Amino acid sequence: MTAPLHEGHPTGPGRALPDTQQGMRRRNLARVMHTVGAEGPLSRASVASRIGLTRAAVSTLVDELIRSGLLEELGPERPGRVGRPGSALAVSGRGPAGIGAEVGVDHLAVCAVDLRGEVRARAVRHGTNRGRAPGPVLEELASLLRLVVADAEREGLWPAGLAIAVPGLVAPDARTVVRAPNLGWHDLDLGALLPAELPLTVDNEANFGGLAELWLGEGTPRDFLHVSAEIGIGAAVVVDGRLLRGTRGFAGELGHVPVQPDGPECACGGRGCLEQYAGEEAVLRAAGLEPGEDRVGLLAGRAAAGDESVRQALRDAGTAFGVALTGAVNLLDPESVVLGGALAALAPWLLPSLREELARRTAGPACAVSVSRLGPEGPLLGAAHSVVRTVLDDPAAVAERG
Amino acid sequence: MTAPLHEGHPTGPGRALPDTQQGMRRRNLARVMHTVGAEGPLSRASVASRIGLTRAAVSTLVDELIRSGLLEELGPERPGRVGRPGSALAVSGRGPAGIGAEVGVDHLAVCAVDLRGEVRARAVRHGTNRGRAPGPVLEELASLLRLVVADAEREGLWPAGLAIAVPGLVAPDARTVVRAPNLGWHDLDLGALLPAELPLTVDNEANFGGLAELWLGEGTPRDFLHVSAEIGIGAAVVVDGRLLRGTRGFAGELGHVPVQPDGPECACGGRGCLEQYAGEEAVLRAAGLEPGEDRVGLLAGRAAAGDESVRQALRDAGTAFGVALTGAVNLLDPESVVLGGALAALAPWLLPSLREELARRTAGPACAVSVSRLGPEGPLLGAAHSVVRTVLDDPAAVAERG
DNA sequence: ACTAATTTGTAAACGGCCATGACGAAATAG
DNA sequence: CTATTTCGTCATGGCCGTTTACAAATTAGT
Repeated sequence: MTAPLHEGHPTGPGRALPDTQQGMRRRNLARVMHTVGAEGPLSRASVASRIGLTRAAVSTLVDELIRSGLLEELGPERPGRVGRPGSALAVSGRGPAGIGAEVGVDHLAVCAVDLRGEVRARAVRHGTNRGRAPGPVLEELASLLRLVVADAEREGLWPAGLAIAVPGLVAPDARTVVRAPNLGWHDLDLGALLPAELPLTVDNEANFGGLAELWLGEGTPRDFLHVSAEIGIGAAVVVDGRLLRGTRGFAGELGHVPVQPDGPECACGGRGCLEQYAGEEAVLRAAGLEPGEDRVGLLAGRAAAGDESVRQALRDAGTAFGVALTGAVNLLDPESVVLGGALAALAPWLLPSLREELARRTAGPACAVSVSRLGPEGPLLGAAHSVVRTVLDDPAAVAERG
Repeated sequence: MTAPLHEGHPTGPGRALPDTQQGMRRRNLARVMHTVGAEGPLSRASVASRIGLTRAAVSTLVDELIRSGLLEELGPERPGRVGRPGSALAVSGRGPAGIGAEVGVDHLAVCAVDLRGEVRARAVRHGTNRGRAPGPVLEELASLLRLVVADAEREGLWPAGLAIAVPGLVAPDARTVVRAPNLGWHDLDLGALLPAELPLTVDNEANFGGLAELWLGEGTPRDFLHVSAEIGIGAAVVVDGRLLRGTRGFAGELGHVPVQPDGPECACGGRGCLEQYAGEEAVLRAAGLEPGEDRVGLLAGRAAAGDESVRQALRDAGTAFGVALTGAVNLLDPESVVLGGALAALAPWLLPSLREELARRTAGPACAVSVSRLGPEGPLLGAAHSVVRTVLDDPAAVAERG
C-alpha cells in the first residue's frame, strides 16, 4: 500500500499518487497537514475553506490524522468573532521526526526536526574530514546519529528517515557520492556503509541549502537563486517552488559561467569562469594569503579587521559575481538572489560591488540580492526538513508505520 | 461548473482541479485524452494499463468522451496476438479546434489545429506590419480569422479558443501587449480590439515557439533551451515539460547575458551583452550590410552564395552564442539546446563555431545543439496547440459547450 | 436577561466513482 | 475442436466528498 516515496532525489510535493479514490484521500490528508503546518493553529472550518473541501470532509480527515498522532487538538479557540469558536488544530510535536545529517569539510552534524519544523535534538563534532578515509568518518557520523535518535526518542519522536548533505556530487540514486573533492571521496555508496534502518537520501549540500531557503527562508519565495560556495561556487535554482536539478543533476554550476571569455584557463576546460575570479583559491591569491585550514574564517577575519588587500579582493569577487548573476537573472528572472552558506559570512564585503554591478547591467529595478538568515545551518536544516516534507506529503504512508 | 481555464499565461498540464471526486473524474478524462492522443490508436485495455485504472473505469470514461465527440471508435484492431482484439480508439478529427494566430513583423498568419494535432485550415498575408497602426492590422487579422474559422467549420470543427503570438512582451493578463518594438506597439489590449467570441490568450512568440518544440519537437524532450531571434535574442526555458516564465515574465532574456563584461554598451544598460555580438544589427554591421527589409533572408542568401564577410560575421556570432550558452547550460543542465525561428535559417553558418565554443568550454560531453524542424512555423503552431492542450487538459469543460 | 443571528463541528442520507469479480465475445495455440 | 488468452461490459460493493439537518457555543441587539 505504501507509495514509492524516497525514489530519486527529494523534490517538491510529489504528485505521484494515482488518480483513484485512495490517492485522492491521501492527497487531501497531505493538504490538511500542509495547511495546518504552514498557517499555524487552525480550526477545521478554516482548513476546509482554505483547501476547498466541506467541513464534514475535513472532519473525517482530521480525525484520521489525530488517530495517527500527526495532528493534535489544542482545544477551543479564543472567540473574537461571532459564532461558536472553533477547536484549534496543530501539527503534533511527537511522532515522526526527520533526521538530517551533514558531512562538512570541517565538521559532522546531525539533527532531528519534528513535524512542526522545530529542531528537537542535535549533535556536532568539529574537526577536519579532509582526506580522512570514509569508513571512520561514517562510523563517527553513525554514533552522532545514535545520540540524536536516542535524544529524539526520549521526547516522543521516532525517526522517519535520514537525509545526508555532502559537499559533492551525488548520483541520481540519492545514495552514492560520485565525487567530493574536498573530502577526497569518490564513488561511495553511503547506503551500504551506514546502518540501513532508515530510508536514506543523500544529496548535495548546495541543494539542501537551497531547499532550506525555500522552506524556511523569509517571505516564502518560490523563485530564487541560492548561491553558496562550499565546493566551488554552486547555485540552487528554485523555480515555482521546485528545485531544478537538470537532466544529469548538474544544474546550478554558477562557478563555471564565463565571466571573461578570454580569461585564465579553468579546470572545467573553459576560460574565465566565475570561479577564476570569485572562487576561494582565487580570492585568497588575490588577497595575498596562503590557503590554510579555515579559509573563509580567515578572509572574514582579515576583512573585518580592515585589511585593505583582502577587502579589495572581495570587492573584485563581488563584481565578478555581479557579471555572472546578470546572466543568470536575465535567463531566469527570479524573485531574488540569496547568498547562503560560506558566502553569508563574507557578504558584507561582497554585496556592495555585487549589487552595483548587477544594477549597472540591468534596465529598470535590479533583482534583489539578500543574505540567507540560515547561514551555515542551511544544508543541515534542509536535509532534516526534506524528510519532514516526505511525511507531510503523504501522511498515510507514515501512519501505517507509526 | 467550468473550471477557470485560460487564466494567466498558458502553461503545462493544469493541476488546478480540486481534489474532489469530480476533479478526479476530470483529471482521468484528461489522462485518457492525452494517452490516446500521444500514443496513437489504442484499445481501452491498453489505455487502462497505461494510466493505472481498471478496464471498467476506462470504459466509462471512454463512453463519455465518445458521447462528447472528443474520441472516436475506429473498430476492431488487427489481431496480432492471442486473445480478443481490442477496439481501436482515436482522438476525433471533428469537434473543437485550436485557433492559432501570429502577428509577425513581415506577415500575418492564422491556422486551425484539430485535437489530433493536425493543421486543418490556414491563411497567411505577407507584407510588413512595421510601424502600421494596430487597428488596421488587427482588422486584417480578424478577416483571416473569419476565413480560417469558416474553413474549419466546413470540416466539422468549431473553434475552442484563440491564441495569438506577438513579437514582444505580453502582460501577465495574457491579453495586453506591453511593447513590441518591431511593430511599434505598446500597451495594447488585444482583447478589446478583437471580436470577443473566443477565449483569448496572447503570448510572446518565443514562448509559443518553445512550447511548439516541447509538444511537436523530435524526441519529445522535456528540458531544453529553445533559442530564437525575432525581437532581440530570446530563449524559451523549458524545465520538466513546463515553460519557465520568471516572476515578472521576463525569463529567457538570453540576449542580455554578458559575453564580454567590458564590451560595447547595450540599450539594456549593460555592456557586452550577447546581442552586441550576435544580434541582427550587430551581425549585419559586421558583415558590412545595410539593414533592409528581409534581413535574415539577406544574410542567409549571401552566406549561401559564399560571401566570406557574411560567413565570418555569422561564425563570430556563433562563437558569442557559444559563450552565452555555456553559462546557460552550466546553470540549467538542459537535455539540449534547440535553435528555432529565424536562427534555424542561419544555423548552417552559426552551428559549427557555436558547437565548437560550447565544447571547448565544457568538461566531458557538451550539451547537444540542434536545429528545430519547425523552423519559422513554430510560434504559430505553438499558439494553436496551446488551445488544443487546454481542451485535452480538461475535456469535461469543453463537452458542456459542444 | 432574553432572543436572534452567526459560526462550528458532527451525524445520516445521498450520489458519484473506481475496484472487484464474473461473463460473453473473439482471437490464437495445440 | 478444445483450451487459453485477452477484451469489453455488467452488477456489486466500498470508499469518499457533498448535502442537509441539528446541537453547541458565541456575539449582537433589545
